[in-house]
Amino acid sequence: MKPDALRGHLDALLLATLDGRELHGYAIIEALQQGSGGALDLPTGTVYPALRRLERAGHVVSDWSTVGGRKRRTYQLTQAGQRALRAERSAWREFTTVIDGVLGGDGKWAQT
Amino acid sequence: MKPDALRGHLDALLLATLDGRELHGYAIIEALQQGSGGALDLPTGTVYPALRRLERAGHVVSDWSTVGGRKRRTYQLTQAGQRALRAERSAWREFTTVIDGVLGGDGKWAQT
DNA sequence: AGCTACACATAGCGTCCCTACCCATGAGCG
DNA sequence: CGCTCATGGGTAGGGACGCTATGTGTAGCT
Repeated sequence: MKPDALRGHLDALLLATLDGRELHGYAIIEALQQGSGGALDLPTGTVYPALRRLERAGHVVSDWSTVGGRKRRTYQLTQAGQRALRAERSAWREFTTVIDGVLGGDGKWAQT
Repeated sequence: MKPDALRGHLDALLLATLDGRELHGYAIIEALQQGSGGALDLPTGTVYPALRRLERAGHVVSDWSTVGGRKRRTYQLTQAGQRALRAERSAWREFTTVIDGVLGGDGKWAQT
């Protein structure tokens, strides 16, 4: 899968990963790896800036904690973040519906 | 739908629109509008450069024709373009499967 | 002492779509 | 005739955003 395909959908992935639990950045990356069956292997340079964007946008808040001498920044969704997640999910559904339709939802090419 | 969501999937849309027929740029835009139920309204500044990219990549070829005194550039898929289209469709399926899995398309999250 | 895993972070780059324009022709209208 | 609109193609410049590469520091193992 070409990595650029994620453009515009990364926020949704991060919000969904944080839905119902709090995780630190590193754990988010691992959760996405597992949740995607290994298909998503996001580099830290992608995830950390994205989390800061989400924090700036008010969709997540972070808390520092120290575990085993290592500092972790743990993120959790805000109310606005949950709203954003719902919006992202709905936008995703609409998006896939539209693209599926154009790519041939009507069976015009279905069996080649 | 936020327009940026298309990023990385525009080529697939254009190739799919040209699948089995030849169209000129303007007609492609209209075909996408109709094929998407009005959801996709791509500006010419998006479509024309994209078509030139596809031509440079060898996925489409263009022919000039004159209809009613107006010059049209008509595009059609090449063999490589059809191959690319198949690849795009398969990449799209994989992509949606992965994202759906994370976003919880299967009801895993459905009722929180 | 050196290496690996954990954990966070920034800088710079390239891609790619968008906004905003520009050009040309033909038809309809005043 | 001159204006505007629809049709049709095109470029320029910018901004958003994910990626690559790199840097920092701790802990634990050998």
